[in-house]
Amino acid sequence: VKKTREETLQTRQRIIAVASRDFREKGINGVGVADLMQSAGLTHGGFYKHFDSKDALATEACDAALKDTLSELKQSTNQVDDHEAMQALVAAYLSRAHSLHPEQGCAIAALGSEAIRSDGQVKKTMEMGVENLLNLIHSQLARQGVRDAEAKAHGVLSSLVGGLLLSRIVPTSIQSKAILRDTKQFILSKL
Amino acid sequence: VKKTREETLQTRQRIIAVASRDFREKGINGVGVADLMQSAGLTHGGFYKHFDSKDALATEACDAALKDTLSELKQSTNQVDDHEAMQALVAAYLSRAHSLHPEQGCAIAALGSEAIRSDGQVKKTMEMGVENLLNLIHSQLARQGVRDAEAKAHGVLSSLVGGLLLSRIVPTSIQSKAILRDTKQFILSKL
DNA sequence: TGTACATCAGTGAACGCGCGTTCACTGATGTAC
DNA sequence: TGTACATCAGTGAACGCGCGTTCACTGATGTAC
Repeated sequence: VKKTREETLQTRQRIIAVASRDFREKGINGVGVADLMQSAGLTHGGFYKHFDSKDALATEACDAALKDTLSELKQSTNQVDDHEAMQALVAAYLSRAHSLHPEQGCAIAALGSEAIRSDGQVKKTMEMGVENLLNLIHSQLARQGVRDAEAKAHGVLSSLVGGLLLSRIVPTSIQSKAILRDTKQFILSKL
Repeated sequence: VKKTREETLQTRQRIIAVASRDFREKGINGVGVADLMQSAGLTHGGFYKHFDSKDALATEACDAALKDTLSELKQSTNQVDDHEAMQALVAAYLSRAHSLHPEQGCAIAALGSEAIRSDGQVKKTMEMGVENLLNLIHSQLARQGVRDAEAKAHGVLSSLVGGLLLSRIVPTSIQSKAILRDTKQFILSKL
């Protein structure tokens, strides 16, 4: 059943969107091609009409996820004055919503340890994601006149990623919220 | 070929040691029972004489890994004066060696995102590991007279885990070292 | 514009492989007398 | 202490299942005239 060129493109985008969400939620190894295709309203056989392999999809899905996160963080800084921008970014990243919804959040926190081991395009994509986030934070700090902005950006991103990860590991919501709150405060103190 | 009680115990410990290392290196999903048994010098069939399931082993392996890390960090603080203890702990955690050797390092950084999704004993073990590390950092900060030691401990551990993770993702050793150095500096400047 | 043919998105069965787990068996250890 | 039996760590084949991938087929779309 051949489809319109536009329909085909939409289907492809739909698969990527589903994968981007499900991979972050359950890990790349935790979701099968058949699962993804079913979630996208298709059968598994057609998968390879859109992607060369599961790994190729994983690459695109990670890329999409990282770009989403980057643009959301950018947006959070654009809505406030420069001197509040970093505060807004940190609050957005270390929000309770972000902690509760890995499937919509930062791929570095959701797939970081998996990405370290993967050895191909997925790894490269993650590297680029880290670099882009560092650049965003760096330029934002520089704009606010923070000294040693590049070095500080390293510290900020480390704290963000680690804080989000820990807030998801810890068993109670009390502890989770405390980690988010305290890590936010930690980052923003004496920037 | 039945073995001595002592030999049996040693074999069991050997399997845990191998698993603890290999799981951290390749992820729990990335290593098979047969692989582990071979690394331990055995055939796969005997595995279930020692453990109920792969998951049961994963739990013990994570527990062992976390305890190792905790005691190593404790040791790093014991070798210096109180006022240098936190600096020593941070330097030990964010060392180049730790970044290069996940298989011997902190299980939270190595298996964090996998642990968040696992739903049984492994998750519980990781929770306990986080709590123990937080307690260590907290008590150390308190001993040094740092104010809001518990809140600061949250920030410190977030930065440690995130910094280590990022240092492993980034592609060049230059960038990796920069992240380690800057995150160390970032943490210590906030205390 | 209409027609005939080639293309190709999607289907569903099937393949091949790896992995966690089970099982019958072996033979040295531990135990009961 | 010595002997007979039960236990059980370890072996290697086998099972069952899931998963990534392939393939023959379908029928609507796109294209060439």
